Formats: sequence, structure tokens, C-alpha cells
Amino acid sequence: MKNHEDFFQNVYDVVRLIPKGRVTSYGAIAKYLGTARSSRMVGWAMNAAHSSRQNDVPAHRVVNRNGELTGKHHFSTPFLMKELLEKEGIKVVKDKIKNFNKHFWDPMKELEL
DNA sequence: ACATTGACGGAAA
DNA sequence: ATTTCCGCCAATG
Repeated sequence: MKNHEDFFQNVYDVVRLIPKGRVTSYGAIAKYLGTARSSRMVGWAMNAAHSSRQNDVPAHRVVNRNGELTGKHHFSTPFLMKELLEKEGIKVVKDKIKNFNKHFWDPMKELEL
């Protein structure tokens, strides 16, 4: 029953492990948890995060594979996400992360095993 | 029950 | 590099 909750919990857990100043993608998280649930489900979980969970989940560190801040409209204010990222040393121009590959944090590699 | 949408991603054209 | 199309799965109309 409610496998969804377990899935949400897993997503939150991984997101919380993202180091400051690093970012990851929905797909990377989905892949780390197992491709059974696609990237869309990760986005779904994040959407539920702000409602059911507190702000202990750094959702601003999760962007799409293109390094774009696609989820900024789901924050308190559209610019909050960008501000939080720049505050951590990540440069964002036109809702896109600069040197995305450099800041990218892959749970598969970093948490590997 | 069917169609569209979505914090996505990858392959193909 | 850009656009188009398909797979993914739950929610919503």
C-alpha cells in the first residue's frame, strides 16, 4: 500500500544528500532509485514536497537535464530558486545554470554503492 | 473511459 | 544546435 510514500521518502533522502553548491537532475535521481519510476515521478514527488514536507528538502538543487530551472514557478517566488543557487556559488543566467556539468552531482557516482 | 498535461529524458530527424 | 516524437506514470478535465 502507498508505494508512493516510500518513493517520495527516497527522493527526499537523495535530495537532502546533495552537497551545497552542487546540483542534480530529476533523471539522475530516478535512475539512482531505479528506472522503474521515471523522471516525471521525481518531479511529482518534488511537487508534493513543498506541501507535505517542510523546507528540509533543497528542491532548488534539482533541475532538469538541460540545467534549466524548470521548477522555479513552484517556489514561493519565481526568483527564489535562482537566488538560493547563486547564494551557493552557482551562476544562473536566464533560468539556466552556468557550467552545469561542473556543478552536476550524480548520485550514481558520488553515492555509488 | 478517453484526452491532455506535467518540477522529465533520450533518441531521432 | 534545434525541433519533433515517443516512453514514462499519475493527476486532472
